[in-house]
Amino acid sequence: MAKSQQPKAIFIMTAKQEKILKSALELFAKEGYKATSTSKVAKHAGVSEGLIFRHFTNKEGLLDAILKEGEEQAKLLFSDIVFETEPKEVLRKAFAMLENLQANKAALEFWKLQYKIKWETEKYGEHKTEPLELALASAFKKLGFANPEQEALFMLIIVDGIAMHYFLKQTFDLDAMIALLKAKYEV
Amino acid sequence: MAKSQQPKAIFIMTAKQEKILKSALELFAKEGYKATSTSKVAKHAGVSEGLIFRHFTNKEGLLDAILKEGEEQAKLLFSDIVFETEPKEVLRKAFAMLENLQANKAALEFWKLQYKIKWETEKYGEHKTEPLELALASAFKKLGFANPEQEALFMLIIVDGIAMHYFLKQTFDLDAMIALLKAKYEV
DNA sequence: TTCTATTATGTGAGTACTTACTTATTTTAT
DNA sequence: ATAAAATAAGTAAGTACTCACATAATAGAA
Repeated sequence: MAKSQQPKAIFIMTAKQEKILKSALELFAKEGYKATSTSKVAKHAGVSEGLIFRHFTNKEGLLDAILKEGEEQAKLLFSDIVFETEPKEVLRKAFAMLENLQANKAALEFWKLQYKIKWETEKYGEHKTEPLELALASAFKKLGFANPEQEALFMLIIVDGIAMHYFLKQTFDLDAMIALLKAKYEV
Repeated sequence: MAKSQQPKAIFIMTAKQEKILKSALELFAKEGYKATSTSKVAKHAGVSEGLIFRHFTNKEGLLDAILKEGEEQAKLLFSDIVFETEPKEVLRKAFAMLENLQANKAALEFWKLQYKIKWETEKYGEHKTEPLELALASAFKKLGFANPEQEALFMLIIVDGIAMHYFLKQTFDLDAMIALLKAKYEV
């Protein structure tokens, strides 16, 4: 097996390498991983197909690079919530995060891909949401909930349900649903 | 285009035809629609590949047949809830439905396929859950909720979130989560 | 019943095309 | 001058689907 060059590739990237990643993210999120061929990615990125394999070893390596890059984004996105100590503020910030996501096209594409990949590969990326879950559990504990860990999990379940409806249902009113959540949790 | 024979095929089915449907459901739910080739389905079902196309015209026709058969199942599953008039009993029956689903392997496979297909094809099958949503809205109205339609949608969102965690997370405790829901809705 | 004509069920070997991936070669940057 | 970036043209295996043919079931006439 050839040695992978991802570790440094994350930091030093050529223009074409970035184009490949961007095209792959867009196409994987739109059509799905399996349904998107490497030749389609190459055409969309305006590069030769061989270059994909030079930079990312194989199709899976391309996906891993996208997922890894997105993980950093997720950490950044959650960091504001995770380090908040005031419990009500944790919830407020979590809901605000959902609201703000709508405007960020790149982030939306990434999260949509996350869900698609989860269903396509059957591996739930628990590690990604774990710090968020802990922060929520801590907040619910401070607020006096009977079973804070379960309440935190329940909140993540709600978020996943909302994401599903948001991404797959054209008519879904995200702001209205967040308003309902705010009322329910009194924040 | 050749005339389709699905309409009557739903009622009169040969043994091999049923085997194809069963294998396809199993493989589509496990590996995904795109990732499952017709040759794999044929091998798994122990029939020639050509027979699939004789009976179901094409791969999409095979999927449609599965989805259509499952729709009948869904109607049957919901009927008990839809015709219930006592609001608390509607919620109780909805939660009971979730609990009972665990034991029904065939139904579980079908619902897992539903979610996979939703993410793969980006079409949310709203029509399937619509009667359930109406029944829930009616129940929430009787219970005096401020916005019963939105509460009903919220409940479906929770169910979808739960389904996602149940199907994709190996460690998910469904019964505990249903218990939490029962407590929250006081049923 | 038995023979026969007809239809429905089923197969196996093919089709053209796409797939992920490789390799030899050229272009570009240092 | 050398190494990295990029390409074009491959490859073998897989894809959905077709088609000529074989087998089984069924119905009507004798």
